[in-house]
Amino acid sequence: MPVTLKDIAERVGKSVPTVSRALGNYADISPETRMEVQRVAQELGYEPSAAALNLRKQRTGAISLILPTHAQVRLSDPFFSEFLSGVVETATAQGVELLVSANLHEDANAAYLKQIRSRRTDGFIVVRTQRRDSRIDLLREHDIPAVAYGRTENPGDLCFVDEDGVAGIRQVVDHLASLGHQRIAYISEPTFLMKAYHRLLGFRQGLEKNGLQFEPDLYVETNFRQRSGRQSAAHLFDLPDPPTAIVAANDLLALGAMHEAQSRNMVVGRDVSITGFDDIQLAEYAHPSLTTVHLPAQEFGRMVAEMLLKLINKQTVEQRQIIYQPSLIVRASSAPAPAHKTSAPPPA
Amino acid sequence: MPVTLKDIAERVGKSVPTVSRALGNYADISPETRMEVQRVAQELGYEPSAAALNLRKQRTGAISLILPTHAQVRLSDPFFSEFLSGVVETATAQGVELLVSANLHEDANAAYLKQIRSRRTDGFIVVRTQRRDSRIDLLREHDIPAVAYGRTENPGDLCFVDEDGVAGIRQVVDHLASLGHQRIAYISEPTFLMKAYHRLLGFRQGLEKNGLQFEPDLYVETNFRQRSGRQSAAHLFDLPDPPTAIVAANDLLALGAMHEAQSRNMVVGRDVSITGFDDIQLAEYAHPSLTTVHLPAQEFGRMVAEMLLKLINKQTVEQRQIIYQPSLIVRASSAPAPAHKTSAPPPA
DNA sequence: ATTGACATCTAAATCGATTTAGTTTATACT
DNA sequence: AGTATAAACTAAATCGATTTAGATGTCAAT
Repeated sequence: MPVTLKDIAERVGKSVPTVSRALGNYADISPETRMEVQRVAQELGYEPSAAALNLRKQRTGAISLILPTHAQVRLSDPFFSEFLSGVVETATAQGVELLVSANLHEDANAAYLKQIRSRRTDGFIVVRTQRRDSRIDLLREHDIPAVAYGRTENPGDLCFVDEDGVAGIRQVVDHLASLGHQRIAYISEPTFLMKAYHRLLGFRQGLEKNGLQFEPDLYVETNFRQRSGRQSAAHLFDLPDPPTAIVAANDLLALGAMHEAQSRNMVVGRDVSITGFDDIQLAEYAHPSLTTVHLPAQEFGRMVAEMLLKLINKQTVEQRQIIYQPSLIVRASSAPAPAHKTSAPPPA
Repeated sequence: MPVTLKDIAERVGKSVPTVSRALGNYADISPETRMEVQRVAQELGYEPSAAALNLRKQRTGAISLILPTHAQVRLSDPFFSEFLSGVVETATAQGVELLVSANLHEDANAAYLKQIRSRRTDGFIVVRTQRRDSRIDLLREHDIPAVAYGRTENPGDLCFVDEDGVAGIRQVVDHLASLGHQRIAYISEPTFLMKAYHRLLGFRQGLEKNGLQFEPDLYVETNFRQRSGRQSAAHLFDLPDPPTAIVAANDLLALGAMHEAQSRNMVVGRDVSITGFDDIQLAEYAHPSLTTVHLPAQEFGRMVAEMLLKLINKQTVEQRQIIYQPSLIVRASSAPAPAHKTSAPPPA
């Protein structure tokens, strides 16, 4: 049986409120009583009932993260699980629980609404923001503390942590262009997602800056997984005039594309250059190692969690909107464009 | 402001208990009242307060999973995050929350004890079981429902889901032996972990069965990560008489070992064979694709969660101990032993 | 008219804490 | 002696549900 204040009260011969106040170090408790109560509490291994506290304080001591199910998002995405580990660590370090659930409904907001109404959580971490994200509207309506990983185009001053995806991909394109690539393909994540939209934007800006044209043929929009990366790459390689470089919107897509190239006996980093985004742990260990844009996933998780906890505790959040400037990591999967393959310009 | 029973009671002009009973479909409520109450509840978007329910019912509607911190276990382990996604899905589908936290204390049991005492959870999922696991003892002492992923050597009939690691690695060794390998190295996870112990056991049994000797030189015990796999492989390749095959206790170690081999310009699947265990998503997409032992990680997560929920709901658990028989997936990273490298037997 | 049976409903207790508003006792001050 | 003040404690209310034990009213049977 768990230990309650009543148990302690009986043991020390005082009332329940006295015990409560003694444990709370209130001034109107005599030193002797305080000591005795604390000693007994320790001895019995007293820990306050979370449920009673929640009810009384209207505070759950928990934050919530609901996994979106749209577009085959999976917890097992290596980037996301790094992010999550940052969240978990921070929450635990601050004595707060993390509720993780999935949204199995069609309605993306059903899970949120249920948690809000049943008052299970003190705040939300929103991941995979969409350009127009109804979850944000819902949370704002109910005035629930929330921090997003990723921006939205919703009105209002959302708290978020994000990376500058536009700048990230622009660096990739600069890099490839400087290696002489002219036919650069892009494999995109679904662009209703804010970050996919930014990355695509970066790609187009990068092309333009380097005097290259955006060619619809060299653009594929798909989802997140390796399999999709592979299929998209297959499509690109089958074009009459295939690209010499493929920019993938994330590392998993890039690894899938690499796999396809290799299964065609192409040497990645010689016959074709392939780049990713995120710099997941496996990017460095891929063969060849993957040129990508580094994001501190775990750190993002920490930052988001910390911001949310401040919001909940009504502390001032000095920076409500953080945009991280990522940097390019050049590894072996990108190399100069093969000379013989260059399609248009050389007057040969 | 959240909606309470009181709000509904005022609206329909009945008492709080009546509303409660109407929503609970009790028989002593007139059909008209029942209908009216349910209509109003629907209209106001009533959802019972989780805290009030917890307190009254002594049930939290949540299960808990505490990440162990020993031996650099990380949430971001791809196998583990697949497992976790199975847990999350099952919990959510059954209307139960999942609490995820980390154990940041030195004392592995501190986090458990705190959750038990504060009655935050209805039960635990225990991962990364150790041969002798004090967490299991603690949970048994407190009589808290718990299901482990992995066995222990603790006394008592623990509920668990596990794979037959011994049989899994034996298949790997059989496979390599049949390819002519005689110098087979093993990179182990820390063997205080039950599963690492089983896999090592399988390795030794496999050697014996194939008439090979266990050579301490060809054995490295390390932790879980790619980096360790790489370092261990470096050590093995630097031996005067290096192995022709490396069996890694998991896929990440194998990918690290592959990376080291490749950085020495060895061709994996020709100059050396390397195998993994777990069959994480990336194993298939590695280059060369990785020979490994398949485990249905997500399915394990589902099974564990389902078993735990049955335990909590006092339903009969038909199978309290499940040991899955894994099977070998042969891919490109394993191949016949290079003829010239064979060390002892050929009478050349 | 009285009794019993039934249908509906509600007062009060409960879960385990905290907080508000007192109460009691001792001490100090005039 | 009478009053004010402070110290140390507690009764009662509260958070939002559920449950137990009754209360009330209606109707039928005697």
